[in-house]
Amino acid sequence: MEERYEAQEIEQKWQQRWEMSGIDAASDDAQDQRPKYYCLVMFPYPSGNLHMGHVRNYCLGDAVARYKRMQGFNVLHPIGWDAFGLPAENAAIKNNRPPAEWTYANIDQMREQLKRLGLSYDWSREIATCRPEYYRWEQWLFTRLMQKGLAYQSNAEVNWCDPCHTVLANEQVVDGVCWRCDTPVVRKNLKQWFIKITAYAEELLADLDKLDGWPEKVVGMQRNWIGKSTGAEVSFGLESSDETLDIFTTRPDTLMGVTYMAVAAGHPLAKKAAESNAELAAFITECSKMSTKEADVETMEKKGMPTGFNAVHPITGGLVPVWVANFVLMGYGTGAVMSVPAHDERDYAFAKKYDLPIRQVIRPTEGDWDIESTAFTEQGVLINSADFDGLDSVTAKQAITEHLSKQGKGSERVQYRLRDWLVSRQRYWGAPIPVIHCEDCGAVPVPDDQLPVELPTDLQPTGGASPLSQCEAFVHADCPTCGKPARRELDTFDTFMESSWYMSRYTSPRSNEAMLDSAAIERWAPVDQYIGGVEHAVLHLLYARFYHKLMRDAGLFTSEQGGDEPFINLLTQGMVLKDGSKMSKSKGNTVDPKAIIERFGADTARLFTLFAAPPEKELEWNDAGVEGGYRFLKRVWRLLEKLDAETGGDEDAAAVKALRFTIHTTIQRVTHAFEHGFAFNVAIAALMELANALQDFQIRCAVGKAVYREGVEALATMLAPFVPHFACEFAEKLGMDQVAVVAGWPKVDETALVQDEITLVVQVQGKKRGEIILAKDASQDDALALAQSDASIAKWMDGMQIVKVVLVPGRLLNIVVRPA
RNA sequence: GCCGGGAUGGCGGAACUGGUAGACGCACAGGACUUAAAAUCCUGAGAACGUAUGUUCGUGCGGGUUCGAUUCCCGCUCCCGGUACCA
Repeated sequence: MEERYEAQEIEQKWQQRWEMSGIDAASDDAQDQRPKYYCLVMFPYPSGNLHMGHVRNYCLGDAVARYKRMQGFNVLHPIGWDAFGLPAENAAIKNNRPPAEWTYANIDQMREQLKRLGLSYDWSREIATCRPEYYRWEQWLFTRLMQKGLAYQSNAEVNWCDPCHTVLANEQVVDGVCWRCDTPVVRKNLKQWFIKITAYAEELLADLDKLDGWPEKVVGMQRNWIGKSTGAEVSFGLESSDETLDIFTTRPDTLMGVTYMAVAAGHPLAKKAAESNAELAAFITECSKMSTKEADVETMEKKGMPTGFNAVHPITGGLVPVWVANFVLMGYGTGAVMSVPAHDERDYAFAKKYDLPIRQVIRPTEGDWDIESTAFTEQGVLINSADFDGLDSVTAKQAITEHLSKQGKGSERVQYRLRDWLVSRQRYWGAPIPVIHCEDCGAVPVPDDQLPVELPTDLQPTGGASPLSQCEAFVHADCPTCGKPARRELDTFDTFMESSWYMSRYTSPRSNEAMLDSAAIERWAPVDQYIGGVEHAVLHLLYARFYHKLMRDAGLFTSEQGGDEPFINLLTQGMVLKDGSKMSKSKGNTVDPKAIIERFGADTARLFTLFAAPPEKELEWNDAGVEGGYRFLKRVWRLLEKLDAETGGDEDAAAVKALRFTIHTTIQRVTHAFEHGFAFNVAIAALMELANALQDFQIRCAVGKAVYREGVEALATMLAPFVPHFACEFAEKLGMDQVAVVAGWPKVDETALVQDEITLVVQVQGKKRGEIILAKDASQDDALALAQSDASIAKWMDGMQIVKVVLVPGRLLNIVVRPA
């Protein structure tokens, strides 16, 4: 009788051994002949406590990393800390301690929690983004971008939260209020720092086609986010004025149907009109308060007011009124649109509401259209369009654009929805923006020899303005250009800056010579498998793609060395739910990983999170299910007992062969799961089936015992990526070479898959009527004869004539009959 | 609105490329062991009818293709995620 399965003891033992052996470190040895594999999980924000979402993420990554090591790859599997950010400042205010202290303490705590899970990270590469050795390179790159004109300062209308005293990114505004303090967000015009992601819009869009290892969903989301549309820019004149009113349209073919113009409330023309029109001024103020969020926007009533100005049609010279409309956005295109009610739903509704004319200029290619009842928004053939009559929409777009172009009144234009990345934050706990403001020289980048601009770590935030403004030692600096006393930039970077390049930094985490070591990039980049939550589908993953290209173009590596994209394959894991909803403190439905580990051990926690659902789907937490996982491990443990079985009995060739068949189909199935889509739930189910088969197997003879041993050894090995401590201990008890468990993966023995006899399902008229057992190479006629000799099958063919017989080798026989 | 994904037992989920629907697990029921409990083991189970061999129905709904459809095609319903009044 073997001793019980003692998870805590075993896990401690193996974690110590792994740490001593350094087995999880990635090798930078140029002599290492193994192919590389870079497996990355999204690094955590050090909130202090690991939650189930982290556990799921890291168990997935660890399974992949361990499997690849077993397959003979040199695996890079690093971890670190996304350590700047607001929660540290809020905690600092609450506890009256500097955020650095809180952050580093949390990192220590979370590192222990990760280690307790037995994750096979290369801890020698651990990074924390709040360390100057890290963010100095971000500052360095930023100054390069400034020189190239890719980083710039500009006035912009931004979301501002008063209590938090900072601008907010769009995604931090939820239904018009600040995500953190629920205060309504104000839109303010502020001078902010931007990085010109729009300059890379085309490449970011085009390279999406290369990402076939990404979920289509994420690619689609990014494509929409970039939002490319092609059309024309058209310059309308203004009555009795030299000025023009420029608009962008995707439908230049409908130009002759324009009956009015609409401008955004923030448009200069609207402002000008409001000067002499109090009613209009009030309307504009109302518009500026309106929500930018889609939910409200969807239901919002379309409203407008005439400005009193008239625009001059660029072709006909006719006059059309200019309106201010709440649905026109200043931030997209030119903040003004031409309105063609006959061919646009929104313009149609607006025209009906304000009784503006509707002029049809496109008709369907076939049939008629009643423009009195609805707009015709499809492409078609031009009518009422003078010289352009009879052209189809596609041709007309070109013809009209060309015509305008010749007169200097328009041109082809590509418009993106993507806007430049606002990277400045009025916060303390972030990487300082490396700029010195000089009265004479303006905004001057900090020279390389003065980098990093270190963030003082001993300041105490109070919730109002950044404490940096009170820190004289930080604020005062001499202008690098003219030497006169100047002031440092007080804003810090958006924390998405740090997370945009950490995957590259892991390849040479201690480099003090350069942001990246190009040789290390060549060795490791790009990431072969990236795993993380789908909530980062657009922002983080778009910024990281962008940053990768920026670093490439800054000469840190070439396309050949580092690729044009940072992540080849992406797995977006689903959320962990409890009682049907996301775990949260306020709902009181959280499950603490620590409690699970203490009760059942890390292996059970790992097993359950991988088994309960396919990785990309949501995982419903189920305490009973966790116990089921624990039971499974205990059951496997007891398989050891049977190794002492007596072997004096008769040989049972059929049972032995059947067991070998199960062993090798299991190897096939589990390997397949790792190579295609990481369906670990299915892989683990297959291992459970193998365990069940081993449990049911009666050892009688020496051959049986040998095959049984083959089975438990294969089981031990294949369990290793999922429940590594258990697998190692189990393998040790089996007397296996440990190398086999960390560096070997079982191979399928094709001969074990060959069966002499097969079971064939017999269908009559496509309905299952029985099964027959016959030799694997039996002919269709043999099979048919055997089926007909089976009374329970034959009765379905009584008085019938066989019309057709379909044999699917190894699977089924379908007999098609009809009344004789 | 648009884009993407989905709907399979009481539950989580399986099902290669069109070939036995419901693997594996959870929960449940019955039994064994035990003074008892825990632990463990065995057995059962999609639904309906039937004592039973069994028969019929069954993968959101309605059609179609096929010897055969959870799988492919057409038309819907509902759910989830994303999102842009995009000019």
